[in-house]
Amino acid sequence: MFKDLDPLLHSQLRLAIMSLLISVESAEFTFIKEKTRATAGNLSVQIDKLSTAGYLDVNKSFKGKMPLTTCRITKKGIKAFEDYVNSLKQYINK
Amino acid sequence: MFKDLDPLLHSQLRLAIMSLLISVESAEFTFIKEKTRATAGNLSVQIDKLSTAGYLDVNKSFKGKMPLTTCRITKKGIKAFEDYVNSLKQYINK
DNA sequence: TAATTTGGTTTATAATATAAACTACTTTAC
DNA sequence: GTAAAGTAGTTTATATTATAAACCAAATTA
Repeated sequence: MFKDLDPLLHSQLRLAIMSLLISVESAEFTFIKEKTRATAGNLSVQIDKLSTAGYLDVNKSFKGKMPLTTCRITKKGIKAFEDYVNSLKQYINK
Repeated sequence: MFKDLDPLLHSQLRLAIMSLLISVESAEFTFIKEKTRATAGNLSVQIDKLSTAGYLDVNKSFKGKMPLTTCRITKKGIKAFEDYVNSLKQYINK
């Protein structure tokens, strides 16, 4: 009846991160932070989880002299997001 | 940008419970248990939370000599579910 | 009458989310 | 040049949540 929802995506912040990244080529940590209004600490942890799962590629470099973290959704991430959305539809389409 | 998702509904089991109840007049504990494949303990706790929030009316009676718990979604619950679905759309419609 | 089943609730534990504290710098103000 | 404030994060401690295990009370079956 109800398909399981990927627990990694069934989290407001992680879902928002994925939702942002699915429609852009890549995004900076600070951009995601602004859009999601998450604290840096929370965002750092959640990005790390998505990255560990292979849903995101995270690139750490420098913009001038300041650290710059850039995120990009992976193929696996896109697939997981799409699967999640499809599963979710069972719950919300009466 | 991203509207907050009602944390009470943003839980796989509680969402499944609400999803079931929104399309029926009422449902028995055991019916919900079968459909959601939840353990009785977990289901008991989650129904209680939804009930405490005023999203569900829970009626305890007896069918013959066995206890019978029946659940019904409230107006408040329907509103909360609809709001949740609308908020969620921001996350899943690219 | 002893085991098993039904229909739950309570409670203990594992998992998760979050904020607070911290690190490592850079920029600005004095 | 050095103190204060800002930027861009990470780490860690704590609060919240989800879940399963243990339990209870009664009924049914062997």
